Amino acid sequence: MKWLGLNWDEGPEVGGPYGPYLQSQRLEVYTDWANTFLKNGDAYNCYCSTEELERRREAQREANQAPGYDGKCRSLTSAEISKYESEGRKPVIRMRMPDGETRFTDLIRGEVVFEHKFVPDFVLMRADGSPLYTLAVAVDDVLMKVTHVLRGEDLLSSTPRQIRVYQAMGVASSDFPAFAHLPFVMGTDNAKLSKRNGEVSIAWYREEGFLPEAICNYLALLGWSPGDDRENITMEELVQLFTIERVNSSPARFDMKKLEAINGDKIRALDIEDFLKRALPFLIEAKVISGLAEEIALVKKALPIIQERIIRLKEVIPMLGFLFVEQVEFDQESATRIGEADAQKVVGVALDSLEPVTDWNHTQIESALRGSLIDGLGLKPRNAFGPVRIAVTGSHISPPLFESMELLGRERCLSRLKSAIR
RNA sequence: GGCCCCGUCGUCUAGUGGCCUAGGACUCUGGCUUCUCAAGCCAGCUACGAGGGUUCGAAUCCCUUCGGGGCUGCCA
Repeated sequence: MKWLGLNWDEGPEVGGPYGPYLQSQRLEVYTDWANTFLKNGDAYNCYCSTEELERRREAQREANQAPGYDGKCRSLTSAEISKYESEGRKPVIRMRMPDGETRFTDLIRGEVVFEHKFVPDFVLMRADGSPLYTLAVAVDDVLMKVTHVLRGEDLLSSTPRQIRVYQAMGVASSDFPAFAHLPFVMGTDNAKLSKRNGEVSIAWYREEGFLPEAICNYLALLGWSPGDDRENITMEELVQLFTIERVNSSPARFDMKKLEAINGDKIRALDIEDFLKRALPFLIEAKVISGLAEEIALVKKALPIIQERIIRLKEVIPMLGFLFVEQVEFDQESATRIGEADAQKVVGVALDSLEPVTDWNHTQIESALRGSLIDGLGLKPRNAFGPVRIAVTGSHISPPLFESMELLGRERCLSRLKSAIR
């Protein structure tokens, strides 16, 4: 979250007036409230064993009834209780759902109603005395004065239980937090995005070279839109423009292509200093450079010519690699091409025309090559510069040739042309 | 099974009764430009799940239906 630029202004690490913020440090609070509910009759001890519950649920299913706690222990006599106790049973604390219904307004779905006959009594405390999520979140909401509960739509149906706890705590409905249940982000195969489905580890995105602001921008657009046609949105604008009300209620599908498009846009929008700062770790990590000042200076000069050519930061590695190797290695296709007779001839002529060039800049290089290859040999630019590109950069795909040659330097260019000739 | 949520181009979306013969973006296809690859520019393909209503008029309101998803735990 920090890497994404997402911060919280209250909670673990930063503190705040309603701590402690770690659930493990609040166990006593939950226990106290559970006991209060017990005392007030909002909750009761349930002695049913897991096996018994399982059996009854199964029976309900077979009878085609809604499975759920049947309320067996709702009103136990003291005789029954002591019987269970003498058997050594440890009770869980279960919340009593009264008759009626729970009605609330979800900020993005509107009014939602749940009839309580479909909301069985639920467990607040395990037999070992540890609290359940349902208890803990609700208690924390109230005690920490939470104003908005924004979460995945899978929690929608647990909201009545949460509200039940608020009520048992004596909170007026006007003081309940506002609820908004966000739609899921699905993978391309129509299943909820998860560990087994798609690249969900945020570390993967960082290693690939996605910019945090690009990810935030893209994610914001999944299920939300500013209302007009703008899509390239900065973090600041996002904070400014975002409203829960404009969040869509339907699930969205994750689209890597769109993320890449946005990432490319964000990369192109970087100023060189910033671009350099972000690209360097990739080059160092890949051992393209070791981090020397002169290497960094060369990278900085090279960045402008590759900025609009990469989608992910990681691509600076193959793009700039040719600048930092003693000798280029040809990939298969390039090796084949450079070996052809025509190509060999081109390289030879190029070398001859380049040798007299002493003022080694891309303008001079270009005019020398155009003079010898285009005018001299009558070649099409494509056929003329292709072999030179391969000889110099090692690949038929590279940054702009003349600029690349300028950056590489005269000596290295000439020697690479020489060694390309068989 | 029951309850709940959701349903506009392939994808993300705009759209809240007439401005919609449905707009934008990404993808895809074709073209221009061009030293490769990109970027940029232009053009094109493609959508209101279906069926009924309501209305002078519906993507927008109502009903039904189909489809997708979630929940149905001493998980969160």
